[in-house]
Amino acid sequence: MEAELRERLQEGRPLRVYLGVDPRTSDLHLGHTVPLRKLRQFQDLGHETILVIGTFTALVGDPSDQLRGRALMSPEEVEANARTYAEQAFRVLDPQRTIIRYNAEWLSKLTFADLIRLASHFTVQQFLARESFAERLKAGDPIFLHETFYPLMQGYDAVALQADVQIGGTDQLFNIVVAGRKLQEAFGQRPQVAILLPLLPGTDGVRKMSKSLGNHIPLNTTPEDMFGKVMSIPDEAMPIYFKLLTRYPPPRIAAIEEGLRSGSLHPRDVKMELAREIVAIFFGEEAAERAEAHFRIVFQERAFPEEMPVFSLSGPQPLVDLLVAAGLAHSRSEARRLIRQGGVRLDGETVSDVEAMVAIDRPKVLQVGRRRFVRLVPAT
RNA sequence: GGGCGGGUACCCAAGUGGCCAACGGGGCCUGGCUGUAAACCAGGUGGCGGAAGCCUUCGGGGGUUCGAAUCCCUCCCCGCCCA
Repeated sequence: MEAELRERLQEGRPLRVYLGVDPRTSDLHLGHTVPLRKLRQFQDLGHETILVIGTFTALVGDPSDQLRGRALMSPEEVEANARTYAEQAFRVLDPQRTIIRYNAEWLSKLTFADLIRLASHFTVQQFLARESFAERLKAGDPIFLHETFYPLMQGYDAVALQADVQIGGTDQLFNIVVAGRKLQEAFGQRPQVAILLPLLPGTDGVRKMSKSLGNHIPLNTTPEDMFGKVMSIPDEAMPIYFKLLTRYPPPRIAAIEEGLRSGSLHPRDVKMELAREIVAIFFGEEAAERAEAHFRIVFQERAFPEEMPVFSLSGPQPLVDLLVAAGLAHSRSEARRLIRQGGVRLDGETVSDVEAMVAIDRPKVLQVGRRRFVRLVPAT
């Protein structure tokens, strides 16, 4: 594959490189930025770069990493997501040099006969051999027929675009290599080169970052939150985060790894450097500095952050009600639980009385757990 | 279309007339330890209530019973086997 890429690069023309994205999410996270930044590199080198928004494929949902089928999505939902997706992707890509295409453009025009022709290039066994399907088969979970269309559709994207290169995660091996290359050949095209990038693990350090697993670090958040979330990854995940997310050259990353191994670098300091670098990439140096300062204050010194939501309190109120009103507890029952467990503090003092009343004559800080704060101010 | 098995809280999963707001595990939350973490330890995890207690929940609807997640009828959904 590497040789094929070199060969094409030597042809001295801009290559047509594309990345397909799934608009079933509109909330991008750090995991999405890995292939996006690879695409950006091609942009910067002057190649023709296309971001394909899978408005049509999203109707089905990629079964690659699914242990269960996904519900079909409505066209309205898909369209709304597609818009915000592109918007967020431009935090990484250069809008001037990005061609956006929606695969409904060509996929929605295929006829049943076309579909039959596409499907004739694949065997059922090829699909069943895939891990995601094999496991479901073994577990007796449903595998819907339409899920097998997904690779066909994605493969046809490559045909429609006459792509030279397709970028994707390693979980896209089947879709890009098996389906895409094969179909291109069937249509008399030179098969595309696949660039498969390792998947970024989530904050648990193990499973692939994904919103539905709840281990993601969203792009649309505050610098402070991003910093804190990066700090919460396990130590073992640091090397891959450096490799996939930072601007550091490989030798510098190798030096850090060595430092961690030999103990000459403290894992905490390394992680803070990592967090700062990542936040700087998406928010700039200044914001990264602020985020780091915030982290030091709140988590290392256990002091109050400078900024926090403000809640204006009129007259004495039961603490339980206040916690709910201020959004620190979902229900009064939960508020009571938190108080009993010693998780509620007013100006740093733990409040253990479930029936406590709160009245203030000056601003005070109401805190739940380690990291959730609200500034109470007297209503005027 | 037929036979069998199944649908329980965020997920997995026990329960098969009262002792069930429902065992256990995961996740999540709080506290401890710590480098914010991971690992580990303790507690919590439907709602209302200060509490006693009350209310809603076990695929949907209807019924039997003093009483149902548990029994009956019916509908919907899933898996396996057969056609």
